[in-house]
Amino acid sequence: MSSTPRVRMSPSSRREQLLDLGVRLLSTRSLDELSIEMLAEEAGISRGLLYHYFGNKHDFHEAVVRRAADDLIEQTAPPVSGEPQERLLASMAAYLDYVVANHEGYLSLVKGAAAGNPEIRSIYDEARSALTERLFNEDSEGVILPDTPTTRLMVHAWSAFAEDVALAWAKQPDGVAREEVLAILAGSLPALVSLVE
Amino acid sequence: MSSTPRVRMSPSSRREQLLDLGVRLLSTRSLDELSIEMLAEEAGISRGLLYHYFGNKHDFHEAVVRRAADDLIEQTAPPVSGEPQERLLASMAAYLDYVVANHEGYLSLVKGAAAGNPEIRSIYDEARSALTERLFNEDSEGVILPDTPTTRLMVHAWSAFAEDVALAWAKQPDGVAREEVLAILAGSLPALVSLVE
DNA sequence: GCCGGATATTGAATATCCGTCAATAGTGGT
DNA sequence: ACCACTATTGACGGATATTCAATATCCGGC
Repeated sequence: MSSTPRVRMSPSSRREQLLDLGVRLLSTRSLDELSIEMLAEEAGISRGLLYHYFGNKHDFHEAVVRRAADDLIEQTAPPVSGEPQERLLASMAAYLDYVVANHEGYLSLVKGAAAGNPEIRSIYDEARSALTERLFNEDSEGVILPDTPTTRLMVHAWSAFAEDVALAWAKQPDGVAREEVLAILAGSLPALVSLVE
Repeated sequence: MSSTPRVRMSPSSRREQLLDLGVRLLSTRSLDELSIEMLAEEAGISRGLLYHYFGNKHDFHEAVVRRAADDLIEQTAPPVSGEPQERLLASMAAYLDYVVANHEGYLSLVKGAAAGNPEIRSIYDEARSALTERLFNEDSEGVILPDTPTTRLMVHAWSAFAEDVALAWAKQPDGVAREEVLAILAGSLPALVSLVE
């Protein structure tokens, strides 16, 4: 067909392009609907080039998910100093903003992780715990929660709750104000933890 | 090899066998790792027969997920009459028991839904809302919650919370007593809703 | 018992996608 | 303008999805 002559790019920007495209496509398709063929076609390259950059389909998927996870961690980890409650609120605000602004990328992360592959799932888990780990009293920092099996269980489940809230609101903001969502996100953790203390 | 001569079954029981097998296999594999070839081999039939019963791979996946969802709805919907709080507790107890006993099947449902396909995802969503829908004051029944966008958002996210709690505890019950888990499951909803009332 | 039609089941043929590799063509330096 | 380096291609081989005409099995009537 109208095959563009051939575009030669630097490895880094080519890699960047492919990862970006993968994240974008993964938000509207499921993992197994995202074929190498379609990706190559969409990127305007041959299939072979994709295998040059990423060993195989699975490795490419893993790279895409890691990409989305890194974006999330980077953009939502403001090491706010201040009162624990304020830091939690600021953290959730950054999280909510990210999910709203980067809806597609976050869906890629969630959907990719869902595909069940252990390695990919662990990327997702680590990204999510990066958002909550500082809530425990590891060193001297923001002392909020005791580190017990029960609170671990609660906090992990709470992050599932927060994710659902953020995703649902990002998709359908009608009828609920942003302030209300923030109040839910920041208030839910103390409310839940107080159940078992 | 030792190909069994050929077994002829009634359509309904054959269908049943294939769906059961699909649900079982899906608990150890992810969706795209569950090939038609393996399924046919495991069931002792030809690939062609699978296409006779389910049009294609995707439709088969959909049927398997729907199967798992129906199991869940059926086994956890005891129309308990009594106080709202008691009904909620009984409901969550049934839910927790189901997840623990039917760990594999429930994982099939979650993982299947995770694969991202819209139709399959909606099956999962409907199953989950079937567990919570009776909490709203639709007719005269268990009047607990007002039906507003905010509470809808909260309840939906709460079911994600409950799912995470149940799955995590089913996988790793160490350190947390069953009673405690039940208290969390049943107590979390009122605690969350009180945030916005 | 045994035939004969209905249909559950098969197996081979085709299409589509993954993954490989030697050949090709931009690009930057001299 | 050439050359070396390497990003990129296109054609090939294998695996898996999907189709369909042919076959084997069951069940009712005689």
